[in-house]
Amino acid sequence: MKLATYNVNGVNGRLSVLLRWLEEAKPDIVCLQELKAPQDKFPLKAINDAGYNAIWHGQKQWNGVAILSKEEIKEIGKTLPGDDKDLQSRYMEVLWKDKLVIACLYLPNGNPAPGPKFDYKLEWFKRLHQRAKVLLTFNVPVALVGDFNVMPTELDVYKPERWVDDALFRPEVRNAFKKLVNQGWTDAIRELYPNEIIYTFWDYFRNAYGRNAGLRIDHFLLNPVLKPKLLSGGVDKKVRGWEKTSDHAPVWIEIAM
DNA sequence: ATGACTGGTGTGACCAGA
Repeated sequence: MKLATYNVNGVNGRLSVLLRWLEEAKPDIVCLQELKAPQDKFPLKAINDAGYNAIWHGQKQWNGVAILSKEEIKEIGKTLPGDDKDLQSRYMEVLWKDKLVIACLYLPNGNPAPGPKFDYKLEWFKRLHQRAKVLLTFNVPVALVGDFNVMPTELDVYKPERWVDDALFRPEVRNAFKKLVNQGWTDAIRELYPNEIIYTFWDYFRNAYGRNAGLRIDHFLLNPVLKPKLLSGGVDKKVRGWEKTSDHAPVWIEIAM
């Protein structure tokens, strides 16, 4: 089974790229982030015609997450528990074929730091820690999937020294990611490639993709039940080179189930 | 050090992204 994540940066503006990639990569499940579309503007017909069911949580203008699946998915929830006043669409959970729990998340960017946006990011992280701890009590495979907006280590940044004060790389954020992983999660791509430089995002500015000036911020965290089922994974880097593309590339893993 | 792109909104330059 192939599970993928893709920050599309606008699901409608990106529809032709998304459909082309779905056709080529044939993932079984896809977690999408940054739909940038309200709930009623999700392109459901085109997604259905491509052979996928979908559950999504839209929002006007910004954010928005979705999970696409060739097979049956059931909604568990569409919000990250812990703050009823948080109305940003950044989180959802589904159950796939009654045997795999998938959380699709879009962690806040947090810039500029310090400031209220950075505080929101750290608060969101705390709530994710709490929810992840609950998910670890489930005796079934669980995956936390999406755009974490965190480069976990220096290996995940083209020039670490330029990012030390950035909300995606500040010590508080790297520590929050490490604390989450230390609950008992496995960073699947890093598990498969312990020492390789792997990026999932390249800025639109400064020919970042051409220079391979990238970041690794899209991740799969696997619980201990799912970890032994991990077979392979990678980044569909070429998609970042397509016309009208997102600034992220799709990332995927193969799981034995 | 700075700015450069891009999508969405809405029809002006903004906001936000990372």
